[in-house]
Amino acid sequence: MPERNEVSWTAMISGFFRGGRVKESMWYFERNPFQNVVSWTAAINGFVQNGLNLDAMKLFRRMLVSDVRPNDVTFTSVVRASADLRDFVLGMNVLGLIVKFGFEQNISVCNSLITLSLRLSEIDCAQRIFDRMETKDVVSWTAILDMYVEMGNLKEARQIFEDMPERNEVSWSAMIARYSQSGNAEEAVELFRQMVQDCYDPNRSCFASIISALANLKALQAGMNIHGHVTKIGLEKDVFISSSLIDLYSTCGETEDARLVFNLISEKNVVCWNSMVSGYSKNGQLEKAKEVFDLIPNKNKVSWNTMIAGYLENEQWDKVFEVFNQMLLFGEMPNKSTFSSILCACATMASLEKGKNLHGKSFKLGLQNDVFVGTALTDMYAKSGDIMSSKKVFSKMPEKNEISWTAMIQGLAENGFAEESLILFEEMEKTNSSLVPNELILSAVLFACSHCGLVDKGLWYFNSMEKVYGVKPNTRHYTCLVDMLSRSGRLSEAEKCIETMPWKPDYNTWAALLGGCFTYKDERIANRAAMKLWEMGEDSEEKSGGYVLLSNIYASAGRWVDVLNTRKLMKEKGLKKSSGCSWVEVRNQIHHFYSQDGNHNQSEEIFDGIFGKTRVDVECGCKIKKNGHMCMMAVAGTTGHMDKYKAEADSIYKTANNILDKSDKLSNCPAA
DNA sequence: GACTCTTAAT
Repeated sequence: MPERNEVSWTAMISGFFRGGRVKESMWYFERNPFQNVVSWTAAINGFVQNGLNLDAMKLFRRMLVSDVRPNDVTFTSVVRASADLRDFVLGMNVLGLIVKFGFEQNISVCNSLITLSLRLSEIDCAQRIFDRMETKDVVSWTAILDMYVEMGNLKEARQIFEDMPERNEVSWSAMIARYSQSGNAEEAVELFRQMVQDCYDPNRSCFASIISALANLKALQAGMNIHGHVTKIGLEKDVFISSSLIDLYSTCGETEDARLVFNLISEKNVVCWNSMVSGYSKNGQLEKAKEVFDLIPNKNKVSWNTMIAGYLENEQWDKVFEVFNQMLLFGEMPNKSTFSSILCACATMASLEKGKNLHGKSFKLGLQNDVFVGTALTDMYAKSGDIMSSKKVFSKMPEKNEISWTAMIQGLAENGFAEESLILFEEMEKTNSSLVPNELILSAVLFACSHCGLVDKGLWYFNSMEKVYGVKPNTRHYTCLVDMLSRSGRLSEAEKCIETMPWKPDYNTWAALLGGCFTYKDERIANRAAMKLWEMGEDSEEKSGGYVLLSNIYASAGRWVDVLNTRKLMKEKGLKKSSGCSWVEVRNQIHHFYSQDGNHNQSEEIFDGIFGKTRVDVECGCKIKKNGHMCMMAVAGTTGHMDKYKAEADSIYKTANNILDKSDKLSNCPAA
């Protein structure tokens, strides 16, 4: 039996810490007869490694009191603990001690101080420490490189990377990771190629990053090559790499391969569990996702958020709220991601009451200043028809990105404030030179032009898309344009526009034209548009709108034979008229209305309950029975937002009447 | 012993 000395005691301490066995570790620490700097530091660092930063600080205090002189390693650990605690005052106190004990020129200590400053967003401080260092090593350079990336300045970071006196795998890996995280997947791949060419050995972090970048690019084959290589060098069971691989395979639709990777991981952590849940839900396999989710031994926020996002993406809104409630019951605090998802569900359902409630909750949790939450709120209020609140939230947002602007611009346009929406767009252009209008904003702008009849302005925007904004018009933009021309009766122009499209128009584009033909009763163009829709013959249920529209046009012209033929064709193609659906929330319960089968089983009760109070509502009530979408009007009435709708009420009533007329005509049709 | 890594959201 070898003799136990100071070294073996310290080895016991750090060994147990490494295995996460804090109690055993401290048992040995307290009984160590040879307590010295090294054993103290081993224990402090052990706490830090296990995320127990407060305990680390407490132990550090005990160490100072017992007159043991800390060394550079101690300080590096303690600084990291303050960084992880995000505690600036603590960090500054530690800095005082560092100076007092004379370690302010120690490279490792300075490196960790730079990281500390970065975590606390003290950019100047980080820069000062870096500049004052007499000697710098790769770590210092990598840390400062990371600073520029954190500031969102990838260009500057790249410059530093190029200028660094020396590089190691970590610097390469950091640069690649950052490119990958900020959506520059191609650049990440390019850098990886260079790295391999320059004979650096990629480490596990690097593999994790590059696989993640390849997943973003949906580059399955390249990813599989890397997977092969990783397996060859025996890293295939690494959790980091495996999590990325799971993401890669499921993003490319190969959930079974993802599952194989998942099954191989010997020590699964939360992240890889979460990746698997996300993988299944990305591919619409919600049952499997839920199955895996239920098995996660130590769920964290991300697990819950992933499950919520899964249901959201697959439009199972009731489940979204169910899981959210379970999350709260479980005692997990929702964060910004949770709120942005759940508010998105409220927006889609136009569920104003729930949305308001969540607005309050997010405020309580201090999340109201987050871009994601603010944007989601703006969108939710706009989609629920409460445009005033939407504007209020938007104007109070301290930070806005292009998605926030898009939500507001689109929201105004959709709520009938198209002119204001265009003014806002112009304001954005003037005041935010850094925000480059993207294709989403531009399609919102075209939508606005289309809806306030500003055809020429719309045409101008469309024509300057590529020249001024450098955005190539996509099918959606063309559809907006066609819609705009069709709505204003410029049907032949609209038709010409479709014909000159650089690629094959999509179903919606023709449908937009057909819609215009219906309004302006142009049978000739309608016939041509219909023929095209015919030829495209897309046999999916949701694409049946065109046929319905066509049969309506025939119906309005009294061409019953054609109506019958259209319907027969739909039947042959197995198309069902997709039912329009609307819903209304009463006492926290969601009730659906389908325009096809007409009656909700409790319709009468609900109408009496909510619409019985005001005249306007009663008026709506009867129409709702035939057209579910009128519901929202009525809801606006009961929630006190009716006045905002008054201007539009007429046109909506007209539309509703049109629809009712159509269905009446159809039912008049002799053989229907 | 320090710097880098994987999952969720508008």
